[in-house]
Amino acid sequence: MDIASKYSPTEIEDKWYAAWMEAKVFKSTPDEREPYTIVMPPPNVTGVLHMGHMLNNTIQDVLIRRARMRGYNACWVPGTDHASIATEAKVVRMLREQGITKADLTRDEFLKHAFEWKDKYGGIILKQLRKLGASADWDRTSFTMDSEYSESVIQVFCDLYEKGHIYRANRMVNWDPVAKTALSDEEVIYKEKNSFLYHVRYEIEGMPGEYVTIATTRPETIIADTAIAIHPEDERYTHLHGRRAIVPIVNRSVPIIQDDYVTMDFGTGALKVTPAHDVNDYEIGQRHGLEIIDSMNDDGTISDEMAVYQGMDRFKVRKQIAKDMEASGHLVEKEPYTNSVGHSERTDVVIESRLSLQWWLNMKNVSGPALEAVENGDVELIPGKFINTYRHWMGNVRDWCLSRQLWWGHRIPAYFIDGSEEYVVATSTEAALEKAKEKTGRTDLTMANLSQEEDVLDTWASSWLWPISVFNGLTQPGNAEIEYYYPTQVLVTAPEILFFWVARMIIAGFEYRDQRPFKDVYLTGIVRDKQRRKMSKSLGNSPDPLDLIADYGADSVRVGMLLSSPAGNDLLYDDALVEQGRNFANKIWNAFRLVKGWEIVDTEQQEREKIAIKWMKERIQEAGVEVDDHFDKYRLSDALMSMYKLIWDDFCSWFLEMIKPNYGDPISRQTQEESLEIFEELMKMLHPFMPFLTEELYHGMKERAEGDFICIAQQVQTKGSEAPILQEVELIKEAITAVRAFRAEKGLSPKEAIELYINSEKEALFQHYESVLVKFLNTSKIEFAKEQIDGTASIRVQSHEFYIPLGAIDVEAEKEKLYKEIEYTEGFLKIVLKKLGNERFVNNAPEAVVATERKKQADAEAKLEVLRKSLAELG
RNA sequence: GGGCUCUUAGCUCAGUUGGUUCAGAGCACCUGCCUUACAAGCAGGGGGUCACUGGUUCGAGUCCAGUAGGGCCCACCA
Repeated sequence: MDIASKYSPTEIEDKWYAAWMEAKVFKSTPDEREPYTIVMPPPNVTGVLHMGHMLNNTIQDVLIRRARMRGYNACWVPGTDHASIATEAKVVRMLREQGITKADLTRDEFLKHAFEWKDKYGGIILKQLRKLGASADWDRTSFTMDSEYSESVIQVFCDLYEKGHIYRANRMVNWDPVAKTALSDEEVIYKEKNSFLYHVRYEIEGMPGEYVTIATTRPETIIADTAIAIHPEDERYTHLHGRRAIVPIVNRSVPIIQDDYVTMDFGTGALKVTPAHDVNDYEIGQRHGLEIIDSMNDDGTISDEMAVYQGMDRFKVRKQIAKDMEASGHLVEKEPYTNSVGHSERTDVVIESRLSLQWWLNMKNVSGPALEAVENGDVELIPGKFINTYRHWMGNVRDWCLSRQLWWGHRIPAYFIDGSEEYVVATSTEAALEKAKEKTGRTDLTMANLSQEEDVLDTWASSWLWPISVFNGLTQPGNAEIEYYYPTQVLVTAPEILFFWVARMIIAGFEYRDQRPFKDVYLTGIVRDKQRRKMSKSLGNSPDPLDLIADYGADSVRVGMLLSSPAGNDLLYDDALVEQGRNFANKIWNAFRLVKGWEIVDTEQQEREKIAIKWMKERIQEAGVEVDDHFDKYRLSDALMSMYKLIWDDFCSWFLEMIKPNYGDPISRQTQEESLEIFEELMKMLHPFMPFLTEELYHGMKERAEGDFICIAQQVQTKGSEAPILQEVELIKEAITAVRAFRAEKGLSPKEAIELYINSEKEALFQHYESVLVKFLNTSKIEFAKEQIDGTASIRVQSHEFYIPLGAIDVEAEKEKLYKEIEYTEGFLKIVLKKLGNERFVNNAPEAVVATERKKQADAEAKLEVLRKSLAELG
């Protein structure tokens, strides 16, 4: 047989993925088996695969493949999110490049462009996931703007409105002046920025030459000031009570008010109040009935209504007004200052607080069961530390701004009557008309009297239904699929969207199914580079996942990602990890070459072959339960590492070496067959991690029936093992290692045969494993002895001694070694004796602990005796 | 500012209820080997005051308090 000495993944991966698709092995339909369902967090429809997706989807694929091989009906539902603001921003940019501005288009024209874009680029990411080996049921691919999905989103909006949870209100919102839309609190990212604290003096009306000085980071909003606020108990300003001040530049007279919101020891203790442009100022304004002057347009430029700076950008105005006020003598000081400034998550532009009319969901009304579910473990967060964060957020949850001033998304199903502020909410225009007639008592109303709300819903107001709507659980309640697949098993996602998405899915789950949407939530870490920087396009520190797969193979990349990513911990990506994965793949590949390359002969099995097979089978039992345990706790890195060591160390380094015939010799048919069975079992255990390589080898081992794939083969449930052979072989391995170390130390070539004498109370045991010792140690003779033979060096393993003849022994060096060991053992014994001499220890510690200490004492004393005897023999 | 969390080998991390020689793993490193499965490999080896200080206990990497330094979340300071 001719097999290349290096594993080359590319063709093999394409071949098997195509075969799996052809055979529809990932397809799931409800049946009598227990379901294991995962809904894939839908990436943005126009997104491209990045390292975060790789980690996320690798984890999901490992879990789903394992479930599939353990008797579950595994169903992994893929799909994409319409991602309203992100996608709309992309489409706007694309149109601008074509010389088209959004403002010139009608809503319908814009949507036409958007859908064309979506059809062209949408879903690329899902195709990329196949390269990774993702075993999703692609026939189930969903999109949050599919017609039935959209129906469910509208249905839910109407229902929540009917229940009184949704309201429309004029409130301060986070405004994105580039996307020209409101954002939810969660979409605002605060960043530390170096700026200035401007100290500005306002003249007191009727007291020429008297000033009050305020401090602000946003001088451009001065033109919209409608008051100065001071603390009622601030003695510095008592003389200003009841006075008015003149706003610089615009010369407006505004009241000086007292409010205990003001912090006396910040800045100057006097605060300018701009109710239209700051949340806190707005609240002060409400308390004092202040005028609200909105000085800005929706794009962050100064409104034409204002007397100055019309049409100028807010940041230009900041510089200009500072200059102007310096010229007019109002600017007292410009102090460097660091503060945190809100930025739009999507466009990264500085957020403007702005008063506007939006749709809100009362979160307190609906979030109760979702908080409780996580508190009582009905929904389990992994790692558990996120429970605290979750509890804190849910306990202080604020109302959710649902509306976005965009076109790409689900249009809010509210209909205004005759252009007034009076409206009805309904799932269809027909239903809306009926409601409108009812509400107004006017039977003559027609569609022409109704105009639908222009705003669309926040993306998360559709994706929060994902686990339900991918099974049409809202539009067709009680259908077979939703009843079978829901609730799902586990959600794998990033902690950064715990509130955006996870919490809201739990809320929706209880509101609409009265059930959790998933049992477990596995929160992955963030993929960072070696310097712990987050991987990002702008830093250019993120490798292209597809290039990685092309260079190393998907299996290697999967292993690389999983090797260092315990749940909740960041993954510090390094090519070295993927190289380790590749090396592992190659190791397995070569083990396969070895086993398949032997010449076969029909002879009796040799003793060492029998031992090897028996031992390896027990090892698999033992390691299998360890792997199961890791999986139960979602410790995927540990599970993989257990497999890595089982294959590399136990299977390759010990098992294969034990059965390997001497060069040129054939192997017994039975041994080869049994080795292949063991190999196959290992490949099944490994398959969820390395699907392609294991599939290839599964078919390389023997002819398989059509439709027989390892990915749908069933793993044997391991039961653990405490067979004596495990401990016995451990002892033999220890002895072999000790002798090898001795040879290495003495510079003895492995080619040079040695004689070996064993002095042990367990002669029978060593006799039984003699063939193994011979195989590993290249011995010309093995005999038993009762005491050290002249002219030999001795090696101790536990209570057993091995003597190896040497031409010339360095007596002094041997003595030195013995001294050191005696010294160490004496020290050890001293500590043990001290413990045992302590009455309180003997009286208080559990018997078992005391017993082990006594055993330690006995062992150490026995060992010392042997060591001293050896020393004496050396003279 | 409030809450949570972390600090163990050069790096990334395990270490379950305090108790076996408990101080571990993988990688990296060092030494020797191109031994016909694999140099993407084999064999062997070195390496840690468990952040610091104190306490509880017969016994602390593990429990408690404080200190120092990271990280995360929330609120947000004009």
